[in-house]
Amino acid sequence: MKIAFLGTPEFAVPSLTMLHAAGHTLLVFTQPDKQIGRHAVLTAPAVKQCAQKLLIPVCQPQKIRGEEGQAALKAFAPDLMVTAAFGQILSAENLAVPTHGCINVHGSLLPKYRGAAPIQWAVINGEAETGITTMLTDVGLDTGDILLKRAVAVDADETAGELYDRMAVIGAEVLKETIEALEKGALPQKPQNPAEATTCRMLKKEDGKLDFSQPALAVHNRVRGVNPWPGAYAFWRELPLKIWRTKLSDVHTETSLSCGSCFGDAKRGLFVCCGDGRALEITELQAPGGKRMQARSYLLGKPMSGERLI
RNA sequence: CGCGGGGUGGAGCAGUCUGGUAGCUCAUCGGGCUCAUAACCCGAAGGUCAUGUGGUUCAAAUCCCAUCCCCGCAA
Repeated sequence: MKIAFLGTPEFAVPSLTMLHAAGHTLLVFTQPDKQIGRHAVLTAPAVKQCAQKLLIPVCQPQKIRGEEGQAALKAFAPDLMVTAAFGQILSAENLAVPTHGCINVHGSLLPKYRGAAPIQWAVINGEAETGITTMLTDVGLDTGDILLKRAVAVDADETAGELYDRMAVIGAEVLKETIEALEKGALPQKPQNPAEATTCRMLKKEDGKLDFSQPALAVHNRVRGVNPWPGAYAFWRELPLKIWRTKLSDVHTETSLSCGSCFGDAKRGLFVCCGDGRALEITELQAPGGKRMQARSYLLGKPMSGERLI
C-alpha cells in the first residue's frame, strides 16, 4: 500500500522500520529539525534519521495542517495514513486524503491516558499494566474508534524510558497486525466509552520535582516515570540534586525524622524519609556539575546523613 | 560566539577566595584480632593536581592566559 507515515521521536521508529520491511510505499512526515543540546545544534528527529537510512523520502512541513503540508499529502495520494507520536494535530482535510483513513498507534489502553506522554503518566501513577492501542484517528484528541489493543505489564522498578523502548517495539507489532487485518477487511472497530476516558498532558520540567511528603511508593513511581526526561530532582543545600534511581526499602522510620531527611552511609546506602514513614533508598544520583553515579560512591566524598532534601 | 558548574592516587570528594611539605572517606596490598561479619586495629603502595616544557612569583593545585574534555540550566 501507499502509506503516509507521520511520526517524530524514537517511539515511531520501530513502526516505520516495520512498514518499510513489509514493503509498503512510504512517504514520511515529521517535525522540522530542532536545535538540541548545549550548543543548539540543529538535529533531525529520530524518525527522519531512520527514514534517511532506509532511503524513504521525508517531508517536514512546519504544520501538516497548513497549505504546504496538505498539498504534499495530497500529491502523494496515500491509501492509508499512519501516525505514531507525530506531535501535531491533524485537520479534517488531512484526514480526508487517504482512502482508508488514518491509523494512530497510541501508548496506552484507550480510552485511558489519551493525549501526550501516556507511558510516563502510567508509570507515575503506578499502573501495573498499560498497553498499546491502535485507533482510527478522528479530529478529536485520541478519541477515534479502537481497532486493536494489547496489554503490557509494567515492572515495579521499570523506568518510563525502559518501558517506552519496549512499547515502541510492541507498537510496531500491533500496527502490523492492524494493517494486515485491514488488508483482509477483517478489522474490528469499536467506539471508545467516553465515561472511562482520562487525558494526560505533556510532562514539564517541574514534573520532575520530588515531594517527599508523599508516600515512598509515590515518590518511587515519580522517579521512574520522569526518567529519563525531565528527570527527578530535589534541592540539597540550595542546589538541585538529580535523582535517577530509587529503590523501595523496608526501612520504616518511627523516629521523628521529617520528610526529606536523609540517613545512611556509603556502606548501607542513602535513604530519605517519605510521607508515610517509609524510607526510600536513592541508588543513583547526579550532583550539580557531575555525572550520574551510584549514591554510595557520592557519599564517600559528601556524607549526607542528617541533611535534608527539599 | 546564550548563562553557569567542574577536571586533584583506582572511586567519590576537600584543599583554590587569603600562593609556602598532597589531605579525607572508600577500594587495593601486607599484617593483627574475632566462632563470625558490610566489623575492628596496625602498616604499605599508589598523584606530571586535565593540557601547555605558557605567564606572574623566591615559591603555583591555588593567581593570569590559551586549549581540550565532562556536566547542569536555558532553548
